[in-house]
Formats: sequence, structure tokens, C-alpha cells
Amino acid sequence: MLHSVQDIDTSEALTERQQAVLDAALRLLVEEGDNLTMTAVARRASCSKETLYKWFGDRDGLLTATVQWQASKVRVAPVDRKGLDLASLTASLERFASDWLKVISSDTSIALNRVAVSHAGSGKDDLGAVVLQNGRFALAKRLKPVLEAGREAGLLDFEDAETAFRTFFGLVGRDVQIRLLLGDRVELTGATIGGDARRATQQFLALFGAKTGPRGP
Amino acid sequence: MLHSVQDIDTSEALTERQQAVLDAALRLLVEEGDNLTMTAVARRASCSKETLYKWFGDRDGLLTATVQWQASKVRVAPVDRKGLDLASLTASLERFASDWLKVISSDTSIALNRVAVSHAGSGKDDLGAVVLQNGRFALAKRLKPVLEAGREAGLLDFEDAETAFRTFFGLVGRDVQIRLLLGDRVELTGATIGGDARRATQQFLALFGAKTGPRGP
DNA sequence: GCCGAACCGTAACGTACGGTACGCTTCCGT
DNA sequence: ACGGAAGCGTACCGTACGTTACGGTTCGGC
Repeated sequence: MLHSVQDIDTSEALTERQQAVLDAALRLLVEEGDNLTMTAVARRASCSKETLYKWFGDRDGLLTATVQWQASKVRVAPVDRKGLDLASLTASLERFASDWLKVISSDTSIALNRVAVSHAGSGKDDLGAVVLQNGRFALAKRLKPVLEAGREAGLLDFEDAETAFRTFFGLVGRDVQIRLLLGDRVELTGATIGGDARRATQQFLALFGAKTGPRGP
Repeated sequence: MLHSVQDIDTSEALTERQQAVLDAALRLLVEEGDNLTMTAVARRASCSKETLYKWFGDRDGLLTATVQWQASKVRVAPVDRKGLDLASLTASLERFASDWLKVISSDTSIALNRVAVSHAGSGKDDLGAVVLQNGRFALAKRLKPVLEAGREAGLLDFEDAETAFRTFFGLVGRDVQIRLLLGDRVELTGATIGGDARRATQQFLALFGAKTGPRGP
């Protein structure tokens, strides 16, 4: 099962130098895509190929390390769910939507998803699993508590948090990610993202907002 | 601009034999992903590599021809929009949703999208554009008239057909496509697809159904 | 029956790249 | 000061694969 990849502490024993190397690899990955060669990474990071192999085993190891390294950087602070009213819930949702749109439209996310999708075909490594864990599933894990809190507060009404989340996910992302991955230049300025986040949130509330109002009968 | 790829009549002068070769290439593409070699295609299609190069130029040419060939096979009949009431509109939408889910969860779609995404990075060919045109944009072109007919009939209420379509797209697809592309085994039996199509349609109607009822005040 | 075109099967070529080996420098501990 | 580990730069090896070349076979036209 793919979900079995837990949140590994990927920062286990990563030297400053190693992190720098992985950063270089990441930058190169964004520029060159899956075409990056070990030689290129070595040159860019000003290290020897021998070192790359000693540290990361082989090419796939380097790629996985790079992806996990980027993933470990994205851990955002969980949303505080103190006094929850409609306004703060709306704000939270918009925030999640906006953040998510910014992520999936970023160059690094696009590059990482591209290489993970490529490798998902011939299953040598589990890049797809890593990307999923730190993307879509991490988002779910952070958002579901908010949704459930909203339900507790009588603001939301849904049976299954997973289903509600997936709807939110669809309303936010729509066709953006697949279009970007396929090379379409979708217009995504800061303003558009804000507007899309608001629209998605309103639609989600229209679908899952409690008809009875907060603390209803 | 990426959208500039019009619907080319890809079946221009394609011999039976050539179609057979492309079918073989397609099957191999589904099995092997982007790892397929020219030798493998030649062997599978029982033709010589020289012929492959004469017909399709080079590897990229073969790939593009294969993708276009598959695309040309998917042209479905447009939906008739005769007497339009809520029932038939709902049925149409569910049909679209169900068809789309079946497509994106099919092995060939996954394989094609994978290779297109891979190649979208280093833009040698325009596989991404082709896939987008025959996937997401073809769907829009077929669905929008239905939506507009629904609006004409007073069943739907929206400003922009494109926006409405994108919402529908998101409600139907949600996280399915990206998860499949990344190698997650999403459960998608016929029953699940039917249920998801119904749910997406109901949600869409809840968001864009005219409050006034058909032939409103 | 004969010719050339199209095509099959396979062998051959060139190159790019993953992976390894080696010499040299730096730097740290003793 | 000295020995050795770590690491840089580079040269080297093996292989896979894209691309080309070639001999043999089928087949339609005359």
C-alpha cells in the first residue's frame, strides 16, 4: 500500500554540506528536469561524483534524497483552532487554499511532481509516494482537524472528513495542477490565487456549511 | 501559446499497417512507460527499425504520432441537447463525469499523461499540448454547450461557462488524476465511478443550479 | 519472368551517461 | 610535524540505446 510511507525524519544526519549539495541538485532539477546528469550535479555543487555516490548510493538515491530534502523544508506550522467562528473558519480555509495554489504553481513543485510522475511508471523508487505524502496527504492531515472543528462548532455539516476534504481539494485545484504539469502556462498571479481561494472557500461552504447555523437545533 | 494546437486531423494518410504499428507502440507505452526502446517497438510491431525511422522521423516523432493516434480514437459523439429538463441535464452531466473518470483512470490515459508530463519539462515535442487538447480542452468544448443550454433553459445560473466548467472539472476529478499519475492505487470500480459522478453532479447543481427554477420569474 | 520499391531482420556505429578508480589537496587529531 | 580521513577534479570503463547501413524477401507493374 502506498500510504505506508510515514513521515520520516528526513533530516537524519544531513551535514550542512550535504544540504547544500541537495539544494544544488534541487535547483538543477528545476532547471533541467529529469535530464539532470550526475556530472552536472557534481559540477553545480562543486563536489566530486565519488562523493555523490558515497553519500547517496546511486542516481535514484540522490533523487529521493533531494525530494525528501525539499519536502522536509515545507513543513508549515499547523493552524491554531482557538475560538472558531465562521469568519475564522473561512479565513483558515482561504489560507489553506491560497497556500496550496502557491505550492502547486511553484517551479519546484512542478519539477518535483514531474520527475515523480515519470518514475511512477517503472517502480524503481517511491518518489511518487514521497511526493504524495508531503503534498496531498500532508494537506489532508492538516486540514481535516480544521474541518472537524468546524463541524463540532456547528459551522460545517458532513459525514466523512475525507470526502469533504477531497471536495475542497477539487474545488481549489480544479485543472490547475494537471495543466501546469503538462506544460500549459496557466496565469496565476497573486491576485488570481487570492480570488480563486476565496471562490473555492465560498463554494465549499455553500456545499458543506451547516444549514442550521452555528449551534443549531 | 499552448492552446494554439488545433484539432488536427491526425488520421492524415495513415496506412492500416502504420496504425497497427502505432497500436503496438501504444500497448508497449502502456506496459513500459517512457522506457520503451525503438528496438522493442520494432520487435513488437514486427517491423524494422528502418521503417520506424522512415515513417516517423525519430523517437519523438514516433511518440507524438502514437499519442495523436490514440487521441484520434477517443472522439466521442457529442451529446444531443433536445428537450432539456432537469432530469436530462442531470443525466448528461453524470454521463460526462462518469466518462471522464473512466478515461483518466484507464491504463492508457495514465501512461500517456505520464510520458507527456515527463516530456513537458524539456520542451522538445509538444506531447503535453496534444494530451491537453484531447483531454481537458476537448472535454470543455463538449461540455460547455450543454452548460449553456442549461442556462438558456433556466436550469443553471452562472456568469462564465469556462469558470463553471472548471468547477465541474474539479468536483469530478478531485485528487484522482494526480494520485493515479503518482502511482497511488486509487480504488475505482464501476460502482465507485457511478457514485462519484452522481455526487459531483449534485454538488455542481447545488452550486450552479438556478434558484428560481426553470423558466423563472 | 523481370525490376524496383517497400519492408523485414539484424548487425554495426556513435554517444551519452551511470558508475568507478586514482591522484592531489585540505584539514583535523595527536 | 605527521598520518590519515574526507573530499575535489578528472580520467576511465561498460553499457544501453538512438540512429544508420546492409543483405534478403515479398509484391505490384510491365
